[in-house]
Amino acid sequence: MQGGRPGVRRVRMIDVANSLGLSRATVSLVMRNSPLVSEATRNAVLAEAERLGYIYNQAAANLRTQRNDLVGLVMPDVMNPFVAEVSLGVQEVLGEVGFFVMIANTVDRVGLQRQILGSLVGHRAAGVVTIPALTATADDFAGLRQSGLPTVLLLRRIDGVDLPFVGTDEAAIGRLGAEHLTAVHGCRRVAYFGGDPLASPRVGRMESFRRAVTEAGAGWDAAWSQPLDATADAAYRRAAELLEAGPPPDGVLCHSDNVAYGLAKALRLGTPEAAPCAVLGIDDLHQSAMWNPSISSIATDPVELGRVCGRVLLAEMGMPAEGSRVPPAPEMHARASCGCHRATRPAGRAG
Amino acid sequence: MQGGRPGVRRVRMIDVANSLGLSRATVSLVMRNSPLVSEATRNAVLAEAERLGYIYNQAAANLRTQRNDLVGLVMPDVMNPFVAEVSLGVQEVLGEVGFFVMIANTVDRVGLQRQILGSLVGHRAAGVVTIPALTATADDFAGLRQSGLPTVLLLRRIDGVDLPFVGTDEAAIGRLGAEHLTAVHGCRRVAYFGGDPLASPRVGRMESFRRAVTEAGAGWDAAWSQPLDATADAAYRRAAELLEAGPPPDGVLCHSDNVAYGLAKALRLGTPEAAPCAVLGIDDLHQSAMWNPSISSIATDPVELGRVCGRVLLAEMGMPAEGSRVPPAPEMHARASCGCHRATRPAGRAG
DNA sequence: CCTTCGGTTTAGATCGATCTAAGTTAGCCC
DNA sequence: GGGCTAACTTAGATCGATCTAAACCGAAGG
Repeated sequence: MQGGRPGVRRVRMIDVANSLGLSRATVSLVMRNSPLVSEATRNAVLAEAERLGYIYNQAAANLRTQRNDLVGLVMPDVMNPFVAEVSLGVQEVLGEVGFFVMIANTVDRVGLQRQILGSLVGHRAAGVVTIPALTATADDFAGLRQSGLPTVLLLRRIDGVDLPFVGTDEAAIGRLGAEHLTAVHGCRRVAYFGGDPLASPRVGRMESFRRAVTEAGAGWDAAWSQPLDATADAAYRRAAELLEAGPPPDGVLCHSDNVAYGLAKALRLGTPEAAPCAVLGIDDLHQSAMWNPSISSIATDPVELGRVCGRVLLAEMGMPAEGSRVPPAPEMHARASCGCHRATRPAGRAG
Repeated sequence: MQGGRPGVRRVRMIDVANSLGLSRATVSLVMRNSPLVSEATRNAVLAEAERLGYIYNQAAANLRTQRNDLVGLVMPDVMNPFVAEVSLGVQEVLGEVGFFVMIANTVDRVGLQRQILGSLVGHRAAGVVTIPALTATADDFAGLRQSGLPTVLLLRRIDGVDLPFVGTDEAAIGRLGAEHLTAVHGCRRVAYFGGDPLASPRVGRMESFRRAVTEAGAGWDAAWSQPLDATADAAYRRAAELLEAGPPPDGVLCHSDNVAYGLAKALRLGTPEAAPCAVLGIDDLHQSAMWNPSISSIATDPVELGRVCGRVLLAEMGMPAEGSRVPPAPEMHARASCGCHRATRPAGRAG
């Protein structure tokens, strides 16, 4: 709630108009590229505006027109490469039709999220795409709902909030992972490793994974399937701890590639060559192919996911939106960490 | 340039006022928590506002007060974890004094950057922090300069633009890298690997690195020091290519950790055990410690860098800013990739 | 009883744009 | 010359708030 420049008086439309003996309305028409003004006037106005250093005040225009071109993308973690890439898709679709997408970072704190959403409502933004903070509840979205601000929930569901939702196909991810581990690698005992218990994707994925894996006759390792922060570091420490206690399951679906990185490091640390463990990540970050061993991962095209999200928001705003509104299907990208490809020269297999 | 809700008529301050037989001014005072209104009126107003579903219009207020709480953080790549973390620091410092920081993504395209900066000026933002797009020139900032919008340049310098600048200490980074490779590891032939030729940090780092390394009596490998996209993939391909042609230098300072990842993968691929190569990254991303081999890296605390940047912007806006306005000094974080620590069990040394 | 005073409240102008409906031209045709 | 049209241009209200300066009001003071 600060700002504003000191110094010389700002120049307004009326200054340009007076300076030319025209009315504000005419200058306004020029600024908006209306075909109603003659070429001569248009040029004169543009030249004079330039000369006076006039800067169009979009904020004032927005107030009058009751319109806004700002769309807020509210997310808990800009550092997560997956969501960062999703933002590209959102921006692509919305930018195309003239919206201005800006990202606000909640750092996964509900208080901050609340404040940001409130600010967006107060500024009369055109729309909001949000990945809710982990501990968010329906209450946190009550204000949003009431304000009528077009909103799309991304990636994380919230109980009791019936806003449109766009996310990855968790059931398919679980099934893909299960099938790959059991059918391709013949795993006999598996786990779902990592992920915050509050994260809605975890629930869906783990459930379908566990069902599919059980149907395939594999055992479930409950100890390895406890929830956990979705960071590489937390995964590393937990895995190291569990490895002390005994051999790992022979197949693990990790909550994210980040988690897989931590697990891969722990496995490298001390697993006897005799107990190989097939590791699968989720998200397929760019780096996963660079990793040693390269990380097998279940990918959902993040940019396309973002585009879908953008289109759903457009629809929500009552605008035409061409293209699919169904999130892309996940795909298995098999590499070395599950044992599909040999690891590169000097290092051994994944586990 | 769209948006606006359909449905019932919006409720304004005057509606709340009329409904209570008060004036707009009084309601306005309540909304701004002025001590001028009596407790009784305040409560009545708040209750009535709640009842009518009134939502304060910050945009209208901003127009009248000529103030704004929006600060734009304009960056070329939200997916880069280093800059993402810098944004945390900026947000921390500015959020503390009531500013609302939002991030806009230029995807390193000057056209888009121009458009975004223009939009920020047009919306009368309170200030801007920007990491210029790679190909940006002074022209791209002419409008910004003229508008008087308080601006800070982050990480990348632009010739001919005298806006305040905050960035890492490139000379120190070059020196640290040189010293580590020559004095600690006794490297005899080194290179600076990767980085776009247009990126201003590359120039500063490489220059000081080369000077220090030459003074220490080590040779310079020009072929390995050619510029290159700062991605892991580009680094991998280039390194693989160069390795075909002959042995690598025995010490390499990489433009970033991402570049180091690519190089590490290439080295794993085919280096004969006989030709070890010490690899150093820059930025020390969180993942670098997880890598195999763990990546040695020269770190500048990104969050603190962001804080410094926020403080410089505050000063630029004529506001008090407590705390340092000098970027933190870089530090060497030695791990396995340069040979400082043994790599973890199964794999061999870095190269 | 009138004045003064501090605590509240308010009318009217204002921020910088857009919109509506009406006004001004010039040109053309009969 | 008058009427009509097409092409521009404009005055005044408006968006939803804040600001200034003045008004109101009950109590205390003279």
